[in-house]
Amino acid sequence: MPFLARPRKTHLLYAPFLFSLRPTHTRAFTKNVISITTATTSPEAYQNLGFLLRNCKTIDQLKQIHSLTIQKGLALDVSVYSKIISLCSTSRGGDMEYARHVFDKMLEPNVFLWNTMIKGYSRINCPNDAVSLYKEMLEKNVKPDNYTFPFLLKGFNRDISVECGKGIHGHICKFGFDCNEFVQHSMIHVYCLCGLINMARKVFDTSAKGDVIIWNTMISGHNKTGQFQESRKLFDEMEEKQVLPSLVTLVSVLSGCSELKDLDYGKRVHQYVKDGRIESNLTLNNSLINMYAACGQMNVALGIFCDMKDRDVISWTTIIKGFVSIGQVDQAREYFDLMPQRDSISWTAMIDGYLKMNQFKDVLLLFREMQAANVKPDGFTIVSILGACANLGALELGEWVRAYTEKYKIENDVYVGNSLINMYFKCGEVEKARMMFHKMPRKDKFTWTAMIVGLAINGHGREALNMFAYMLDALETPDEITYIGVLGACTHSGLVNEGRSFFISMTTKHGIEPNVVHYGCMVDLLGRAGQIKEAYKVIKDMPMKPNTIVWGALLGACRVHKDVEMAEKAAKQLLQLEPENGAVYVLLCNIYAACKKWDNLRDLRNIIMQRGIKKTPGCSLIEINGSVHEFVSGDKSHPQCQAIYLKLEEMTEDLKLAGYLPNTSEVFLDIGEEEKENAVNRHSEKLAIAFGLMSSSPGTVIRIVKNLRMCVDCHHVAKLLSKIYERKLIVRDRTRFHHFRQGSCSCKDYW
DNA sequence: TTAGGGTTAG
Repeated sequence: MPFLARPRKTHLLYAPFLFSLRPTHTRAFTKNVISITTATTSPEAYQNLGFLLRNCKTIDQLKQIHSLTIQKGLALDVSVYSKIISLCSTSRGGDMEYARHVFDKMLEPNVFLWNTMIKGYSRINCPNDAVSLYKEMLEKNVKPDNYTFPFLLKGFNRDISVECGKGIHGHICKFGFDCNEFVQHSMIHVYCLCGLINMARKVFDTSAKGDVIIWNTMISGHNKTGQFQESRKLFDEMEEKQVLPSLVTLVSVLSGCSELKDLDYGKRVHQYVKDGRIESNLTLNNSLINMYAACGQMNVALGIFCDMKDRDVISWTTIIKGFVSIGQVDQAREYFDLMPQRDSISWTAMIDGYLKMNQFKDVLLLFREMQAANVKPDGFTIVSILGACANLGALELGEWVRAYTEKYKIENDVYVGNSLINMYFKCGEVEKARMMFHKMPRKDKFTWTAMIVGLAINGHGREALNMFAYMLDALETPDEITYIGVLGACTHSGLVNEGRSFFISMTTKHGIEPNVVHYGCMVDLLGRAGQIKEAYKVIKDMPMKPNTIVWGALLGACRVHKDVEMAEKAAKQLLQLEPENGAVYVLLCNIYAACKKWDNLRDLRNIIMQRGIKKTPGCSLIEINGSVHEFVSGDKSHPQCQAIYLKLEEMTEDLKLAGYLPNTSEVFLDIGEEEKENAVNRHSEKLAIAFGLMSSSPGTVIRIVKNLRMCVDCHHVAKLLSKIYERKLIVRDRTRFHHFRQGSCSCKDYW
């Protein structure tokens, strides 16, 4: 600041400073500045200084006056220091370093100044500095007053609340401020921050509760910890005590209603607006839309949306989310296309809609549009995209997404990490999933569960169970889905006794009552191990009505172990639940064919024809150079169709040279043997393999995702091909992975 | 003190 070096030319150097003042102040300021520059330490100079300080509006003005007083050797009194410190601490462009500098020059700052400094640190979100200053204050025997604690606690974040919250509470009691309403309010805020909701509630319950803000804080605290019922109870209590809720109260309570999908209560809150007791604004209207949308009342939500004077991007996104939640993704898209502007949240809401409806290709298409629109994806978007990659088995794209998050420094939190683990497993990349897991700085229940499930479906049952043991060591609590993974690990590796004992311990050790899916796992476990009667007994004894998963598991076991009698029982039950389920007929046909029950097969085929039952077409996906190609059985729609069929012929020749005989035992069409061979030969996974072989360089892994179970013939062919062409083939079918290498499969032919 | 988005199975 050159003017400090040349004080005599003050009138010129101060020019920019003077221009920044409002016109009404200009004359007085000019006069006073000049009088300071000309006078010495006369009483008049001090008077002028007081005037200047009272009227200065910005930190810059203040600093200039301060430097001037130093120049002139004016001794400052406490009121001047106070003015400097409070302006630096509390104004918008404040300067805490400057405030601290001045503060440290003071011999015995009073409690007001300590408080002001603490308030300043809280305002700039430096709670650690505020706490050290508070400690310093105590060391210098300055007693805190009723302002100290609210100022101190206002700036607390979660970390420091956990670290010092309780200690500060002790001080509050010691200094006798535990009954001060403002202090109580701050305490509730801090306890809510660190999740100690019961402590917050204790403070709240002893407070006078006269002010609506304290109610709002408590309701918001309950919301943050997911205790929405408690929020509603408090709202009831407010009505009883005739405390008029504010707009904020209604927004918070509505948020709870949305979570609980409690339409009746939501309507009661809405009544406050309808009766004119609370005047609505944009936020409240958005909350109302969200509540009605969450409760599936899209017509009401749209009614409010249409009546609103102003709508923002949140209003639009809430409508989109509403349609997505009731599965009307096309309606959601209509509104999405109409939006005047979209941010990353709106894009993600729409992308997520496609993901929830299993429209994975639309997910990727919309993601490309999002990039073309120059909207930067964030962690939430990445999670959705990785979900689509996982479902499509699109490893290349998944890898690209990972590189993208690293390059653009998208927050790589536990959600993104979990999604990456899941994506790698669903693409059969076990090693990369493991690496991801070890790299994650924070792991949660979902991380462990993703590992257990992923290892299990990829055939590493033992490792999955070890992972479960580590999870318990890490004091992470398993949930019902973790146990589905654990039981699946036992099933896929044939660990029957372990499975039985886990089924018992999930209740005895973790209080998780098995649901219908867990019973399905047990039926699968026992059935695949050949204990079909025991499996049937599980179904008979289970406390709920068995569903299609349970009977389907039994039917699958009957196929593996060729148990016609039990298969018929299971199929009958399945068809009662889902008369149009083509897969059941197919499986039963497979079993009749495999057991050479030709009469039964013929009868069943007739029934299929009469009822017009359609089989779900087999469909295989393969990703080549970042594009996903889809094949159905006998597909001729691919642009490179001719070359694919040529490759298929070449493949068949090579297979026959290696001693391959087609296995048509699972073909139940009423056609000749040659046609059966033809049909088997055109299964979707064989077309995908042929395409993979011709489109990728030697030695690369071929990955395929199939919607149905692999047939015996395709499984056999894949094993042979892995040896003939020295290629690793990974096929993900409906329930598990097959890693084909050197002529054998990771499933040990047990699927 | 307030409104819109994400992870595990079948």
